[in-house]
Amino acid sequence: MYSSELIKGTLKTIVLKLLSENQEMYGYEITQKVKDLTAGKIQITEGALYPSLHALENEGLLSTQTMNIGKRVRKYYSLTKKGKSVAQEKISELTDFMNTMRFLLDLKPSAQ
Amino acid sequence: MYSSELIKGTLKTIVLKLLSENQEMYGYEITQKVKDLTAGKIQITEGALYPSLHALENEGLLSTQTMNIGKRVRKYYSLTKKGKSVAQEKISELTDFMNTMRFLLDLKPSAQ
DNA sequence: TTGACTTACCTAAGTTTCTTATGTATCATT
DNA sequence: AATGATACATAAGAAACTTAGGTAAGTCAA
Repeated sequence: MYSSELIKGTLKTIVLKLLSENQEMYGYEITQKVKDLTAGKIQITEGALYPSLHALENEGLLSTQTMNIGKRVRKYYSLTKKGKSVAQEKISELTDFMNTMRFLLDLKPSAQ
Repeated sequence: MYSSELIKGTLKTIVLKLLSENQEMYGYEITQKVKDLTAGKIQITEGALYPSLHALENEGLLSTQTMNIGKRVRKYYSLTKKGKSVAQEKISELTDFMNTMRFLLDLKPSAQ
């Protein structure tokens, strides 16, 4: 597990990325998918995810569809048109940021 | 400029990395160095940096040395022994995290 | 010489975003 | 029948910033 500060700020982008590859997903599925894909190194808590999903919906980036599975309810999220475009922006911003950070971290000692 | 959420959580590691390459630096110098190295894409504000430097000092990772430049005072920070070891840990954790994030962001659509 | 900008330190209130804790309920397995 | 997984949700508190402000010295052009 990474220390939690690192993950801060990347959650919404991760969600948007997953939804841009999967058409529709429900909350719990997202937590499991991220856990699987990262071999448990990134674990999204429900306390962080659900409020974040609601915020993305309020911003008009996600739409929801409720499905009944037996007697339980599942809430599927998918990207709106606006969500698709914002997703691409956020993904390239984060990719760019990762490259910048990698550059910083790879610096060699300066001559002094 | 990257949206500020992204930078959250990476500040201390950036500081530790710069100090592990430069022996000693003062606060303002750190802000300028990061700005230069990232072509202005990452700009550390003083409101974020100074409290962070104080925290690192309180944790025993940094030591300070005050220098008089004319009538002004400059506060140089350098890594303690503990700071050097923590710096290496934080740097490799962040590098690892970047690789994991890159993997997530590079995922192709799953077959459905 | 004064006004604007840069250098250089600092703190504090407010915001955002998460963690931690809790609640509810269904379903599967032992 | 109990445990663990599935699946949703909220709310109080913590952490790490942003924004805004304060102080003061040095530099440079008009």
